[in-house]
Amino acid sequence: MVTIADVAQKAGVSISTVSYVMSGKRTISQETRDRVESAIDALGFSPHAGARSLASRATNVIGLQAPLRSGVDVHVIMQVVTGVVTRARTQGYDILLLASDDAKALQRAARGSMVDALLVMDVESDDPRIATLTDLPHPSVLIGLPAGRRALPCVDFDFEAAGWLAVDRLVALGHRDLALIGSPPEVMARHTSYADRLARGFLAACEANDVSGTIHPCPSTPEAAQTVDRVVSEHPSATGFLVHNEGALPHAAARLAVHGGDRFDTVALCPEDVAATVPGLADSISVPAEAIGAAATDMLCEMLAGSPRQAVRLLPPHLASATKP
Amino acid sequence: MVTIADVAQKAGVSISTVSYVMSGKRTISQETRDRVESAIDALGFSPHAGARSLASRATNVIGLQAPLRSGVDVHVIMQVVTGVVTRARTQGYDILLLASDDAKALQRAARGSMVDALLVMDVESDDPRIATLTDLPHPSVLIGLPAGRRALPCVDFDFEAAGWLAVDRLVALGHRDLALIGSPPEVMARHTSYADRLARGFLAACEANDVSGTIHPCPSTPEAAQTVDRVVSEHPSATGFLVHNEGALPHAAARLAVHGGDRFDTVALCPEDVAATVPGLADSISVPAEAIGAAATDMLCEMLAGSPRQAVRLLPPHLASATKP
DNA sequence: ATGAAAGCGCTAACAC
DNA sequence: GTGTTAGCGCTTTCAT
Repeated sequence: MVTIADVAQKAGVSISTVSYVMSGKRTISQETRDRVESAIDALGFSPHAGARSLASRATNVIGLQAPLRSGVDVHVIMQVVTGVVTRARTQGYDILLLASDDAKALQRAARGSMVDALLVMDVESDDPRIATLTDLPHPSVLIGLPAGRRALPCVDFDFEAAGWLAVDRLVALGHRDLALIGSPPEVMARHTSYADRLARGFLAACEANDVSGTIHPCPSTPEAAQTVDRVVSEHPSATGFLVHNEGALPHAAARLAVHGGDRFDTVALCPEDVAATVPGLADSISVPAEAIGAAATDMLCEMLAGSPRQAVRLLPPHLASATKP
Repeated sequence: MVTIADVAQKAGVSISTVSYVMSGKRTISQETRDRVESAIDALGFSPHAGARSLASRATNVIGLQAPLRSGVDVHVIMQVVTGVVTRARTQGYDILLLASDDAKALQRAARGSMVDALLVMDVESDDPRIATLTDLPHPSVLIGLPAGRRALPCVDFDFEAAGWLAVDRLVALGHRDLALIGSPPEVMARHTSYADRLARGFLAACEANDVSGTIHPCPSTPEAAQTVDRVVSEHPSATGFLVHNEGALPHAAARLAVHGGDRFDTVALCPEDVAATVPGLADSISVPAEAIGAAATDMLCEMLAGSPRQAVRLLPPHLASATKP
């Protein structure tokens, strides 16, 4: 193993000089800096992460708790993780992927000085992890927006605005009776934050536009087709549809095309590349999952750099390309 | 911060005793062990990971390089990662998610003693990372099976056997003319290991069963339907289909149902839960993605524990439930 | 502009 | 069965 002492010897300087060349925390003559840098390259030296964290009390690692098992919205999760990992690296941080989704895992990582900060996805309103994070001296950011007392900084997509945007778009296309094909029943029943926020925006926008709107939970499986059948038969006047359910989307879209042909328009709420694989959409509103991960990471890095903390950041929705022929 | 010295003082023992209680590397009287353990709980002590790795030259972290951006087979990747993370934790390891897919990232993690070992997904035959890994003193395992000289231990699904199994099953259902709807053209053209292995097994099994079989690259998009149209028109006698393409699967299966109705049978090769979302399959052969991740992790942990290294491990295919009504 | 040296918190000899 | 202590490789005062 190559140590800082090897580098110092090879460059003919002291250990501390090598350290300062790396950190830039004190002025070094150009000549010395050059010698040290070439010694570093020549030896292929990388400072020992453990030694560094022991001495400096910083790990340059961010702990990430992502819902790996969730069957729902795999694409979204993957993209958020990608955004986090990529942005973290550009800021000089690595990502430790936490195995379990519980508060214990957060404590273990934090107390053991494995991480400088924590990023947590999929937090629910009364989640015990919130209290744990609040008690920890480490900065943390939630990806998502739990309802209730907001004790921690959050980054999420603005689902409420997305509801408005979808309604505005469908109304502009001439529809007066709209239906939201949404998350699976169990998610709706839990009053998951994003489902609720989307519903709120959707209904408010319907009212503001003076059109009618209904909301329908939908399984993320081929049974989505049956849900569509039911919605269509119970609401024969509905012609504008918003689908927010990655698993159900292909089945729902296909079924809506069968029922409505050109009379129907469907807007999907999902990552752009998921929408691209579904034919016949009027438009899609893209969930910028990778950007969310990046934004959360940025916020965390700013906190680590000592900025005053910003409470909530919601990324706005945008209409993306349509796939309708 | 709570240190081992705090624990030692509170328990009225020496620092080393605390250390030995944690590691179990020497016999401790039950009474002392109890006192130490309650001091640990009472103080909420977790040993400083950096200090530990500095002193013991082991991090208890495994570096994982996963193809996060790949649009293809997100479910498979997520499941493999889940398998890795979960199994690693049960073995006492944490996972550092490497940001870039290049050899430099591996070197950085290894040289900086951030990890004890490396797990790399999606390696190609002439991948420069293979040489890097070989040169490193750290143990490593590939998830996948690059063609060519096999310098490193590998864990993968037995795609060749899956080809045989699919053919046997379709032949048993009475089909004499089979078609494999496979990976996207660019993947096929690269002669990606798994696509080649599946093709080899498929063709060999067709020959052994004395039935005819053809192979067709297919985009992972709704255009899969056009591919199916073309295959059906060019091979009117084909009635048994094997689909290996997560993105194309729903579209291909639907289209095959339109063309062939009950005359056709379709076997999908994908994770079990993906197959469950597609109606009308004769059977599916499940890609045990989570098990692959777990197996690779086990192999790595065995190497870390000093076992002689095992070169290649291929998990066998199994028929899973059908969704055909 | 550079060096010397005191820790950071832990493990693992080496004592007894 | 338990204690003492010399490092592990680095950062960061304190000197010069």
